[in-house]
Amino acid sequence: MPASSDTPSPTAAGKRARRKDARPSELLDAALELFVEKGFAATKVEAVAARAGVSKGTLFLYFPSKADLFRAVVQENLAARFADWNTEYEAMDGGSDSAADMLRHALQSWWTRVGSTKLTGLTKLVISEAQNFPELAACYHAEVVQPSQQLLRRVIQRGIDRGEFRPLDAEYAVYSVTSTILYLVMQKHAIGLVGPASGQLMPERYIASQLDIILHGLLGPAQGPPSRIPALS
Amino acid sequence: MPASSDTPSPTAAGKRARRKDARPSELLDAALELFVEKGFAATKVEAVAARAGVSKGTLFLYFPSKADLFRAVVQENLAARFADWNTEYEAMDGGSDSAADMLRHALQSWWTRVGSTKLTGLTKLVISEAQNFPELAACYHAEVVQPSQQLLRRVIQRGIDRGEFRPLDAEYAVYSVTSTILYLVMQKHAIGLVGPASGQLMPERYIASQLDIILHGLLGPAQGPPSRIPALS
Amino acid sequence: MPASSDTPSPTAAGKRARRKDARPSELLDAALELFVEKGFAATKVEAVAARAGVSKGTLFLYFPSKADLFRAVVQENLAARFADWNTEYEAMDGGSDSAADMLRHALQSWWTRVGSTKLTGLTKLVISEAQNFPELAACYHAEVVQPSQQLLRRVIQRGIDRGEFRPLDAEYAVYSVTSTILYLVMQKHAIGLVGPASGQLMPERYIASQLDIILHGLLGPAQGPPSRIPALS
Amino acid sequence: MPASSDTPSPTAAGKRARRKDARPSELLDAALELFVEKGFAATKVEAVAARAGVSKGTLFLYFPSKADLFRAVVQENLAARFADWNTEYEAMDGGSDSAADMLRHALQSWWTRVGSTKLTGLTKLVISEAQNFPELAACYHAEVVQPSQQLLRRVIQRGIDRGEFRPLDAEYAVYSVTSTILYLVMQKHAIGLVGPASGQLMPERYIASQLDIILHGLLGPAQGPPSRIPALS
DNA sequence: GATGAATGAGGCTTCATTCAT
DNA sequence: CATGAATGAAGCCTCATTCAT
Repeated sequence: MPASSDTPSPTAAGKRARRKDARPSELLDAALELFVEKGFAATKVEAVAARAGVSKGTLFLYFPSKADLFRAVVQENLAARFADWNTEYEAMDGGSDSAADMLRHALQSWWTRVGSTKLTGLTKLVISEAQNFPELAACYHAEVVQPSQQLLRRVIQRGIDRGEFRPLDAEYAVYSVTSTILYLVMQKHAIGLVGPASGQLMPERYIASQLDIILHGLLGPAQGPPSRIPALS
Repeated sequence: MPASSDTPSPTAAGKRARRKDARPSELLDAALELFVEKGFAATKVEAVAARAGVSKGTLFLYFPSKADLFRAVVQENLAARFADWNTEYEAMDGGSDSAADMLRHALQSWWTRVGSTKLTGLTKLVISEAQNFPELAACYHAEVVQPSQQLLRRVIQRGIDRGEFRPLDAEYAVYSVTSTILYLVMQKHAIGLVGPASGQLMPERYIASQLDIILHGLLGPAQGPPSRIPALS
Repeated sequence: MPASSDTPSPTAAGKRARRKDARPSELLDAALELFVEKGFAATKVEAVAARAGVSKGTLFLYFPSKADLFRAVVQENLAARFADWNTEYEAMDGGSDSAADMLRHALQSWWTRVGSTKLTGLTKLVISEAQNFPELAACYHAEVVQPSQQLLRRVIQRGIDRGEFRPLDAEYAVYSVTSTILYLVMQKHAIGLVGPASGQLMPERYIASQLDIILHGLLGPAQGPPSRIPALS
Repeated sequence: MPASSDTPSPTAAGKRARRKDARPSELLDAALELFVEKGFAATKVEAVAARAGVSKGTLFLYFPSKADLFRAVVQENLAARFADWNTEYEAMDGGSDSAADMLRHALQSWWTRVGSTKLTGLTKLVISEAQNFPELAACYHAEVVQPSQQLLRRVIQRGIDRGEFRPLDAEYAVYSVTSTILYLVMQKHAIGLVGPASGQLMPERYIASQLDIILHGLLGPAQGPPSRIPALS
């Protein structure tokens, strides 16, 4: 099988190429971490490069400026989540679960897929730098926040329509979920950094508690105590 | 010898002195606004001085460095709130209201005294810069967050003990209130800046909705519908 | 005369202020020299600042960028020459001298007012950087070159009309003068820098020689030998 | 064993070799153009390589540094002209033409062989970068400028000696020709770049005009109008 | 040889801080 | 005290040069 000839071996030629392909995402990962940790302004491009294991100059081969790196960090991770959200969206909307189960599932799957991962940093980042990068905040809002809220709103409305939930301000009721999520994100990346390890908020317990209260709060008063409310696995 | 000497007229001296005393707080106000608007790093000391109507040099007469100015901004406003919180604290603890009324009152008075004022910026600020100023975050946590949470926790516990509230995770139930507040703060200073004026969150309606859900969520299932839940004035 | 009171003495308050007023032109002078010596790219802003006796940062108090400094250097000196040119223009146009005398006077006064001064650097500069700063080249052309050429063209045309000069290509004849000037400028700032001090071009002799040839070249063949041709000073 | 080995086919090898030999001059051509267009500092080696159709790294196989590339550009083109100049030199010196014809011929042949070609860029380049590359300027002066001027000087002197030309400053009279050439070069590469296409200097007409004036200026007053002065074409 | 990814010294620019007036 | 001109350390970014493939 003398297939190999004067063409450089794929492995040899490839090592550099593979590095090259990997570089952008290595840099984006490093950048996400540092931007989340220190904020945009306090993060030095040299530190991002160092964390990605390359030199300052290399970063500029892939991103024309620090601000563009920042934008790429957001957009890249946005794209990554987008697919997930759509999947989730359809899975949930089409199901035949009760509205309560759907909300419970929404929060729990958010925790599994996002809340417990590094991706929460993205949310914190976008919020922290919203003033300095309004386009990104707008983009994030349009592509992540709005769709999610619409979905939740529909679920809640359906719950009301079916009589599962009390008649209430469906439009604003979503903020129960939204604020629950935001608090957890900020806890993880900002608030929770103060204080001793003891007394740290336990995410699962937090989510269980919030779900418990929210669902009790939404359910119609006549409703018997829903069997599975306290569960979170 | 009419006004001929080289000492400024008493009136002028007086005006100066009065202004002089006011300088620090004028600077602190200006700094609070700008730090909230743009973040610590993106705020130029010259801009703070300009907004306070003095020159760059003057700022450094009162604050030895930009970081110290930042610390002063936080501590000053912290102190300002401290008195209030203590008052509130006692007023609430000593009353004979129902636990639900106390929670309702807590949120509503937070809105009146803090949420609807410039002071929310402080919270946003401390959270945004928590990584870069951990002492401040710790201080804020110890002096503002912890006491409030303790108070709320006690109220909730009392509600449970009295049978007003369902038996639930009293320690974590406070986060219903905490997250409600945090969301409103971030909405005001970060999230809400994106998108058109329409679709903006209406604070009173938001608070009413959250209170409605939280209180419903906390109340014992047997409990008749509490009379004043939807109200917020 | 107790005119002095609590206002700071003009001398004291003024020293800084006077410096401040002087800074821009000190910097412009330093910049002109260095840009002429080394070109735009090879000149470091720090070197300009140092030659002006200030630090790097100070330069940026007066000029927003290196390119703007460059533009200011050109425009400033352009303005300076503008007045001169207009004066010259009128003095010459209105006179009753022979066309030959006018040309002779034009070249000689150019030498006195510009050629023998640091201002020649401006011409060299504009030409050297014409590609990188086309706006400036255009501006220089419109404000300095065009007017001068128009004036010279008119003088030559008048000489032809009056029969002083041979009938010739009046439009292109001006380049005799233009090229004479350009060569002297480039000699001074570029060509002349090579070679030993001996063998350096002597400006007055050069101008006399060129004038001699040009005027002989323009005068009508019938014309008797003009009396003052060889003179220069 | 037909072409199976890992050595490229002889044809391929030959093509490569031929290309390889051409590389340096392709790079020198590209470099000349770009250095003339943008100046030394503003020219990026990558742009030179790209215009020559090779990669950045390849350029450094042939030239150890950017400055060396620049030197090679000058020296290479210098060498190219050197032969020409010597030919010209002898052809002219030995002839039996009138001095006026020789000057006319000198300028016209300069235009044909140099002025109308890309080689003028070399002159512009050397002058523009004379300060930063004094060795090159010196070299150019010694090898191109000096010989030419000496030749022209001798022609003029002969014209004077023979009574064709007026008695005049033979040493400085050459600058009539020199400045004429320089102006055309700078016009082509710097001055002429400003302004609309209309109003551009027409080289032939320019040369004719200058020759007309110069020769009239040099000829003895008694001399009848030389028959062929206006011709160029 | 040829490539182009990687490097890092160096330049421009910002801005907190100082200090003469 | 107040001012604001001056400073210079520090950060972003460019680009000539190197070197593994």
